[in-house]
Amino acid sequence: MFELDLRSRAPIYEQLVEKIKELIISKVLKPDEQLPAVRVLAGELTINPNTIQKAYRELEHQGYIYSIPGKGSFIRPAVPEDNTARMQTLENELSRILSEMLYLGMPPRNIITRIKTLLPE
Amino acid sequence: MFELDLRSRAPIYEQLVEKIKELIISKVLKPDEQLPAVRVLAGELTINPNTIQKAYRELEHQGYIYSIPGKGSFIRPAVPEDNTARMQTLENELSRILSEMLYLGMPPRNIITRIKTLLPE
DNA sequence: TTATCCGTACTATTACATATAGTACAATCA
DNA sequence: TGATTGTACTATATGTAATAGTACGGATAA
Repeated sequence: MFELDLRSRAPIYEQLVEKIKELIISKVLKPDEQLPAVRVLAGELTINPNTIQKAYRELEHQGYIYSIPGKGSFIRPAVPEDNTARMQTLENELSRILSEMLYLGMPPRNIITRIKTLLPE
Repeated sequence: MFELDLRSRAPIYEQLVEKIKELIISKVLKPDEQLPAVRVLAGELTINPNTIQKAYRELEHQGYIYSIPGKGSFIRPAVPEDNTARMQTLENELSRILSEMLYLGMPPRNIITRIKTLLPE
């Protein structure tokens, strides 16, 4: 279900958080769908259950999943309540990326064109 | 000259790399301009010279500055030669950010409009 | 030449985050 | 009940970050 790069400098739990977020955002994982149990996923990926739990805890804290003891962990249907802070962070990252693309010599028109291919409609 | 967040989870040398890159990209630091000596900057920021050197080494490796023993460290005038790898990384980050903005409910037209305000012309 | 400043390269040490291993407990459900 | 779930906790090993200190060669001005 997930692929990890154990040689990466990025922590395993952080890679897991990003991977799962991508699957939620791209709607591969659907609302209220159950995630693998921490012990199961740990077995599949041959890593420690504590590492999985740390990733799930982080995802729950960020509002992407919810966990119920005795039942399991599930995709949170609704978007996290307060988006403003997260959206501001994204805009800052976006600004930084665009600045660097310009610095590296990519023409503004090409940037716009490239972005439109990444958006619907 | 620089501001650091010692309480941040991000390593000091990494914060330094990002700060200086921003100053280069935004052209606050101009080509061939001399950066503070490792010992001087370490003194100003009250951190260890080794940490500054690690940041400078990374910036040189990424092609943003060049260092000459006995003279100093300077802003590299030209853009790093091979941009393709860096550009690919930026496009991947961009794609991820756009996906998340969409997921959080920002309309595509608003995204385009917002981006155009961040680009020249 | 000498003194000084520059980047650079080491070693050693401390502190912290990551990841693992193991145990335990309460809630859920067949 | 028994099995599975999330959760919490301790302990340990490992790697990275950061510090402290020392040292060397190149560049430059006195």
